[in-house]
Amino acid sequence: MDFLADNYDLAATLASGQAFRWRWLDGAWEGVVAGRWVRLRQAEDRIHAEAAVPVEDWDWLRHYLQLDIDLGRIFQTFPPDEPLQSSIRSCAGLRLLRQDPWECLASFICSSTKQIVQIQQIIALLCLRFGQPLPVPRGHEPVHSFPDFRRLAEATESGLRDCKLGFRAPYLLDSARQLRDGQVDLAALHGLPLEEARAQLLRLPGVGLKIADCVLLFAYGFQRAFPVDVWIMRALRCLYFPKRRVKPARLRHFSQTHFGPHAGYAQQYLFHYMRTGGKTVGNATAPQTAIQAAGGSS
DNA sequence: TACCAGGAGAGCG
DNA sequence: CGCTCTCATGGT
Repeated sequence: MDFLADNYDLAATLASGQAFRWRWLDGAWEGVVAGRWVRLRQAEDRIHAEAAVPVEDWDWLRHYLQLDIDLGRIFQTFPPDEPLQSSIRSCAGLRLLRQDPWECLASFICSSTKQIVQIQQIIALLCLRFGQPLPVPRGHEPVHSFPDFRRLAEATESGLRDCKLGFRAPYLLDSARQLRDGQVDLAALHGLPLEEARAQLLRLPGVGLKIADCVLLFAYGFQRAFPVDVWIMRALRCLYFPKRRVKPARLRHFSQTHFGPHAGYAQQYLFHYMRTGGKTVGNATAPQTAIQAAGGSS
């Protein structure tokens, strides 16, 4: 299947710390979407997709990749400040995915004080141990589904600790059990006001403001959700309040008022810009040295 | 060796 | 409320 994908940076999108199961193998991206193994290749303004079993309707992938959104219209809502515009120039084509709520929630419960590589390892172990084998191409190594919350609710804390979850193990386990027992209904959050949907997620153990906003943004598409982590904190300090002591509360207020109705998109561009050091743009006017001094390069 | 990683929760005053 | 401490694990 071929999709028209104008102004789409597949690599930046799949490797930007939103989703954690994509792997770069032999010049293509392999992952699992909606319970199906898929392999993606980008060529110019097209994305080629192949699955392990015949697919008649590809809407699930189109939706996941958010192929139909108008990125340019989102950019028009951004404030015209230099840091954000530089971020856009450094990785134009970066998109927000539309992930499965449970997988996204569980993934970010696993994410706290972990580097992205470590998060990927934890999730790979969870899938291997608790997921189910999926159809894959002949000769391909086994690939497992992301385990649903009913399956993880039946796990043990030590079983999860075997997957390197550490102190996050009881958080994930108890969250899975609360979902199984119907104390929170993830399917009911679609279309709720942002604050109400966030309040539901915050009831789950191991879910604070940052993780709740990640799920609201990456799974439900709440465009105003603005997860504030250490990278974004650095980005805001470094790019918007250099040489000033600003309290986290003020930075959070700034993030909620400055960036407009698609603030979550702005957040993702700043995050990517901060993590990559803005390297991909040739004529960057960005304070590269300031970014590196803030710890944004590794 | 010491420090840090896309945090959250509990315990303080 | 705002601050500090702890939590588990792997990498530099």
